[in-house]
Amino acid sequence: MTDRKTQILDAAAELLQSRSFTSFSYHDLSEQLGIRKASIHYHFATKEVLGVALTERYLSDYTTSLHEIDRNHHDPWSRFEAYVAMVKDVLHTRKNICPTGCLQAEYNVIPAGMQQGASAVYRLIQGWLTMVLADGREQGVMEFPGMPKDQASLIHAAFQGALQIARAEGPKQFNAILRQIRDGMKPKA
Amino acid sequence: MTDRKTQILDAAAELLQSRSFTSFSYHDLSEQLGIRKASIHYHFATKEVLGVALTERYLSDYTTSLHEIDRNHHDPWSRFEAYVAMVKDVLHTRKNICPTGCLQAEYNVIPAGMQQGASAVYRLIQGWLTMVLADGREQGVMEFPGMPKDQASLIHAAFQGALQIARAEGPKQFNAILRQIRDGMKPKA
DNA sequence: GTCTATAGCGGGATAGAC
DNA sequence: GTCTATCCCGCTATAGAC
Repeated sequence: MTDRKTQILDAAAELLQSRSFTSFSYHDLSEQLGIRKASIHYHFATKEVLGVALTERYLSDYTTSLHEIDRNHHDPWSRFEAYVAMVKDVLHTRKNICPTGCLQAEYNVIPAGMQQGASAVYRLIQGWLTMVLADGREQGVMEFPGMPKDQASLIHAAFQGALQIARAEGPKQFNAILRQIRDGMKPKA
Repeated sequence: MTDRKTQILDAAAELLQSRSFTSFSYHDLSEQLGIRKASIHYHFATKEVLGVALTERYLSDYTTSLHEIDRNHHDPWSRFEAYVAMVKDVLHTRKNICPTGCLQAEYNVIPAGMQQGASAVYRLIQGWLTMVLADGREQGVMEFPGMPKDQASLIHAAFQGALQIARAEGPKQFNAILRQIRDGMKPKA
């Protein structure tokens, strides 16, 4: 029996990633949870408070997940693939897009606290990818031009765009983009 | 003196790409144009009608622009760079994100007609990029793994994500991602 | 902690004068 | 073609009972 705040955040995350922050309401949450709107305001006084809590939880969840990957996988490629599995999960089991994509697409209309949260999540993932890629190149198992941090930005941008495209055009588009990224980094000779 | 419908569509496009479809209102348009909400309803009876007209105009504008590029540039790389210039213009002079990104991010909350329009715009650009890349590889001036259409999807996804990232994290992120794409396709030896 | 009830606002949309 | 005036609805948020 998870506590109410967690249930609300779970439902809000689902709605954010499927509809966008602006487009979901306390009414939607109340329907999904089977409690009244006023009860949700008890836990999160304003939608801004809810939104900021949501971005903070994304940050801590991603922090945990990436540490988990680091603990369970030790070579760069299997770390990369573990991350890919996380992204694919967003796509396949939930038909959603990634949180940073939602938040950046609405960047100019979300509260400042959420903007900062979105930025923190992006930098977390981008920083983690940078280290994986740096290791991969150092070990001679990954190839790419330029600096690892720029390649990390490329990969994040491509996955973020790919999830959005996949929702409109179907999952094959996502897999094609993933394949291009992966094959493009395989050592040539 | 452009006609009113065009002025309204111009303002709506600006608002769509800076705020999102859900987040702009007839009130916003009326302020920007200096006429009343009711007058806008005279030209576009409902927001859905306006939204569909907007996607149709994106489609015809992109069609024109891409034909223009084909007429003025004949080698694959200069066509690619002309397209990049268009994308950069969205970023720099308007601080916006690309239409397909906006529409796909809100895909589940926009009217069906807009979904179809968004899809048509995506397929237009992706198809055009596919031909540029196929030519580039055939002529031996571009290198990439897999099929041209999949590389085109990657490039579109990366640019779409990059514009969103740039709005939140600054334009350097966009340039870094662009450099990775470009350098990654330069022939190796 | 959840409820009913309602305030207050902003959104899309319409009627009818000019 | 544009205006004023207004309607209706859904949204965020609050008050107060249980």
